[in-house]
This record gives sequence, C-alpha cells and structure tokens, in this order.
Amino acid sequence: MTLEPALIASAIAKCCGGPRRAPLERAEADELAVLLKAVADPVRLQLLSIIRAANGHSACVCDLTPAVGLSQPTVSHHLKVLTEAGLLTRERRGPWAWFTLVPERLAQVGRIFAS
Amino acid sequence: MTLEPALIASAIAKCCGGPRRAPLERAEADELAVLLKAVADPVRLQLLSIIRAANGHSACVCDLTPAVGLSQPTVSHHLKVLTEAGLLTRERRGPWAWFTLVPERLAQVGRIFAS
DNA sequence: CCCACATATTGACAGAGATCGATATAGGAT
DNA sequence: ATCCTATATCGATCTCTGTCAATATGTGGG
Repeated sequence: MTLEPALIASAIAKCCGGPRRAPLERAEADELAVLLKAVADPVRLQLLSIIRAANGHSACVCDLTPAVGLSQPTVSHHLKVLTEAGLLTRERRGPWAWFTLVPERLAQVGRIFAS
Repeated sequence: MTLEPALIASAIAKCCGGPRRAPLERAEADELAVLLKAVADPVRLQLLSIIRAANGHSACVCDLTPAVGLSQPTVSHHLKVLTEAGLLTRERRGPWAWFTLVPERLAQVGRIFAS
C-alpha cells in the first residue's frame, strides 16, 4: 500500500475537526485524499455497508456481485481498491475469496473530520 | 445543492461505523459519495485545513490562492465545489469573497464512518 | 490431467474531473 | 463614466476512473 502511516497520522491530527493548529502540507493532503478517494464512490460505499451488515463482517465476491448488480470484474476492481486502502482484508476459502472489514481503518477515516 | 438531507441522514445511519443493520441503497450511496468526493481531493483538503486554522474559520480567495500555489480560477473552482457540498459558505466583503467553514457539515462527514 | 467454477487481470472505451489561459463580472476609488 | 483590483465563468486539454468483454489464473473434483 502506498499510504504512509506517519503522514496519515499527522494529517488526521490537523484536518479538519476538533481543535486545530497548522494547515495540511500538500504531501499530507495527498495521503488523506488517497484514503478518502477509496470511500468516495457509491459502489464501494455499498460494498462496505454490505460487508458491515454481514456475519463476521465478511462476505465473498459471489454474494457481493449480485448485491450491487455490476459485472464480476468491476466488483473485483472495487474490492481491490478498498483492500489496497487497508479497509478490507482478503482471504481464500476454497474457490471463494472472502473480504473482511478492518474496523480500525474505517474509524481512522472517521477521525479525519471528527470534531 | 443537490444533496437530499433525508437520504443523507439515512445513509449516515447505515454506513459504515457503529452498530449496523441494513446495507445502503444505491441512491443513498450516491448521496454520500457526492459529499465524500467533495473532500476527497488534496487541494480541497488543504483549503479546508487552512480555513479551519484561520481566525473565525474564515479566509478570502486572495489568501487561499497563494497558500495552495495554484491558479486563481482553479482555487475558485475548488471553493465552489466545497460550497455546493455545504462545507463552506460564501460572503462578499467589499471586493473580496470570504469563505467560512460549516462545522456541522464537516462533523456530518465524520459521522459517516464514526464507530 | 482435464474440466468446471470462482476470481483476477488486461485492454478498450466513455465520462468525470483537475488545471490553466482568456474572458466576463462585481465593487470600489477617482 | 473609467479604471483597477478581486473573483467567477468559459473553453480547451489532459489525466484519472468506472465499466465491461475477453482472457488469464486459481481451486477443487473426477
């Protein structure tokens, strides 16, 4: 993953909720934008919410694809974006690929704008 | 603004933090995505953080333009996007345009992923 | 080994968006 | 009115991204 934990932490501390001090540097803003772009898509939001509602916060592509009504390659693409952003983990179970939420990563996104 | 308050509220209640029940409908996901796309850009994150750090949570284009190092039309464009998303308000003071944060709107974005 | 099924990758395409230069509009001063 | 400054809009360009069809890869069974 291209995200730099130290930069992300600094950026979250600065932007944009709560008591604030220094403005974001461009590099920090770039890091945050990578994370936010991953969730700023309707299909990916649906995928996250579906997985969130599922047992064990996990679901396989075979269930997600019909749920969002798009082609299998498209769903696979979105799941890759979410996984590379650290929001999901991937696991093989037999012929199926299961994706599981990473709640802490999701909370980190929330903290960017938490007041 | 194109955002539908009722849909946004429902979507925030469902996605993606905290105890969850039903997955997002596509229409709700579209609304959330509009809001998230507004903040999922490095320049707009910088603008928000700069305004956040300023006195009275306000700043004029004349200060913001050199701060981000882009052309005046580009900065004006980004400010328009943020304003249309309800994250900023615009006010004329003489020849200058001042933009002010809408903290509740920002907090709403944070609540989307708050656990 | 071969087949059937599930998922990932590739390539192509269309639409969205970020950026800038040029121009239009608004407000204040002379 | 005229000019100057500040901001907004327009038009063009270039890049990024979402989507699908086609194909490749992976996994288990016969």
